[in-house]
Amino acid sequence: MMLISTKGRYALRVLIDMAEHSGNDYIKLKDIAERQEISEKYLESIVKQLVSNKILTGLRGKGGGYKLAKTPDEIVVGDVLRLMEGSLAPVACLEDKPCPRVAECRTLEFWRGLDETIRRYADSFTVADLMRTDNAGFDYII
Amino acid sequence: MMLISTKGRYALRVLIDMAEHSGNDYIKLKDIAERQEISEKYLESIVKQLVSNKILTGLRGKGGGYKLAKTPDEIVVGDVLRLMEGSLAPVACLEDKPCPRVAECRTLEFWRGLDETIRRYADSFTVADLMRTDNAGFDYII
DNA sequence: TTTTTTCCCAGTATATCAGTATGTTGATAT
DNA sequence: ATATCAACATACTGATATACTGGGAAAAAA
Repeated sequence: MMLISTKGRYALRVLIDMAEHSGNDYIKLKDIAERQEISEKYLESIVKQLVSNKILTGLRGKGGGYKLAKTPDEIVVGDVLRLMEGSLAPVACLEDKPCPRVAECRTLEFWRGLDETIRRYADSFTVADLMRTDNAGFDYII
Repeated sequence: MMLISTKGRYALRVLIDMAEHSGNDYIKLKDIAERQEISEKYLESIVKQLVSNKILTGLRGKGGGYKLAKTPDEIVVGDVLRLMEGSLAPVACLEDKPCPRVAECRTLEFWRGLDETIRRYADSFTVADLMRTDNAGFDYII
């Protein structure tokens, strides 16, 4: 199993791409799709969620496209991933299925800790951090 | 998506159950299945992998069952989860698909850091740690 | 040799992922 | 007005994985 699907990964790549190519103009999805080598049609479904969650704004027609609704340093990676994946919970028993064995469960605290660890890591980066090319700043928490 | 499926979760519960009920005898899967309220048939497939990886030993026939092949403090949770899940990699591009955009990828280091964070957490616990009932010791790394 | 319990192989329903296809709405330029 | 451009909307599809179930064979003990 995998925690993060293409939706989350592509969403981040789109946001970074837009941040790197941001002027005053709207950016066409077609251009992003070409640069990132991702199907434009598939990106539509991803970008749609980013728009409805006020991370991007869209404009139709000629000269239209998408624009960041926030500055890159205001976009928290954890927020983007939770939005795209629905949740970053590493196990089902932390969300959809509150299992009935909670009282006797020896593993629950372990999962809570894992969840918290992931959350802290993902929330400690913004899109601005990901734009860095020198690969510094990614020292995970010791 | 979810990082850990029932295979990983059930495997841990089986190991903790066995550690808590361990004497000199082999423990029947039927008993574990009843205590844990998990289908015995499904547990078979899980336990099979634990046996072939020397975490458990099995014995057939009357008086048979399963036994821990190591002491609980020798069984690292991360090892069990990696075994059952195949991998704990949070994204596909860290394993099956070494993506061709590595050189230009702005997100790769972020994923590496997440992977490492998860690995460190999971490897910092043993089955013996999970047996504790006081819920202490699960302070995730600050 | 019968019972017990692990071991082995195969199949199945459901869901999710990753993507495609077809069209509609709205903004701008001519 | 109307043609064009690009976002927006809906529906569908193939592949894969999860979470099981079922039937039986092998081995160990009574």
